[in-house]
Amino acid sequence: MSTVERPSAAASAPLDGRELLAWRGLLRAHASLCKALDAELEAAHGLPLTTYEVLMYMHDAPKGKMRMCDLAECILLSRSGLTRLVDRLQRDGLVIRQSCSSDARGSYAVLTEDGVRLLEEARATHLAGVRRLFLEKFTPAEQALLGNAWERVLPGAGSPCGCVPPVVPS
Amino acid sequence: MSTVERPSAAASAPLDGRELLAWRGLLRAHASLCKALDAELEAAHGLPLTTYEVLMYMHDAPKGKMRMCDLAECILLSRSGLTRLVDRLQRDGLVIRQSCSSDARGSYAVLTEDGVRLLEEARATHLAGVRRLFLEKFTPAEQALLGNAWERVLPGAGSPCGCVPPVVPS
DNA sequence: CCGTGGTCGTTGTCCGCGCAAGCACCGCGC
DNA sequence: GCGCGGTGCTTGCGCGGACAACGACCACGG
Repeated sequence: MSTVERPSAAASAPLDGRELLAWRGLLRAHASLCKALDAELEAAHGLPLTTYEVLMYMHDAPKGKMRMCDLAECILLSRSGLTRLVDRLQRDGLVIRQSCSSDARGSYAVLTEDGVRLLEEARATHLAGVRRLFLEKFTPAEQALLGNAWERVLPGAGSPCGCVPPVVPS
Repeated sequence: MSTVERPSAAASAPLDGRELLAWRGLLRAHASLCKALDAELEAAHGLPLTTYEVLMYMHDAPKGKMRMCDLAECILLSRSGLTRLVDRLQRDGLVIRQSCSSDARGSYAVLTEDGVRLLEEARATHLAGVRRLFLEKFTPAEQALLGNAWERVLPGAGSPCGCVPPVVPS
């Protein structure tokens, strides 16, 4: 007791060394990994990381196409941000837009053949990077612990992407 | 053997579920935490997260002042980015610039009284947020494991900030 | 049938950041 | 003393992203 255990005091007390390492480490590790992976991808295929993520989610989606809003949600981008990003991808011939037959408001972004090809090249680079810089530092058991940790932190994002549309495909 | 165990194939094989949770969880947890903490800080004190970080490092530094380049390194920002950020802080009266007596090229950013006051208010909010959204999800032992994990990932950033200048004060 | 509220995608606008270039200055060698 | 490469900070510029506003559209209820 004595000086500790008052909740308000404890809540605003400075972080101790262990807490600091856990928290700042997260920030620094994220920054370091993103920067390194982005640079790798850019150097090897002229592809920024965000672009890669878009292509990847599309490639993993049923017919290589996704609704704009789902895509935005998956890659943690605003809808407007996604609009411009897809503009760039379309300009570069990696995707095309396709209007949605069941909802005239909506659009699909669809991978082109060039998009698929570029993604498949880049995927090897990126996966190797993720493994080399991150996953390889941990045993499978530790990876599972990390995954478990994130589920505690995240609001409800248990699924890798809440956007898998349960809709009927064409 | 059969389809597995070839290193190159393994390196570019898709991530399995455990790996995916560990990796995407990191990305999503970081995004989620930063967004939430930034919103909290902005709502409570009109202070963006990056600004808070600058003020915090300065406050923790010997006389509430830090060299610009050290500061940039600490908060993971380019030097030019820091110049503008400190411009904004100076405009808002939270810091002032002070020329460095021992090196006429250099500048210190120094916390003003307003800056100290605002930081100390914001610090409670921020620390409470970090604890509530992140640290409280883990036991101390788990926090230590996380800290250990980051040290494996980070290149050489063992110290929380490599910028503590061993220089003489005044 | 016609509102009405909500959603999807796009656009205008602003902001923050990185990169490259520039300027002032340090430290060294001559 | 002078020049020379390196460093610290700032500036010009472009990019990528967020927010708010907008038009088109859906779904639902009178």
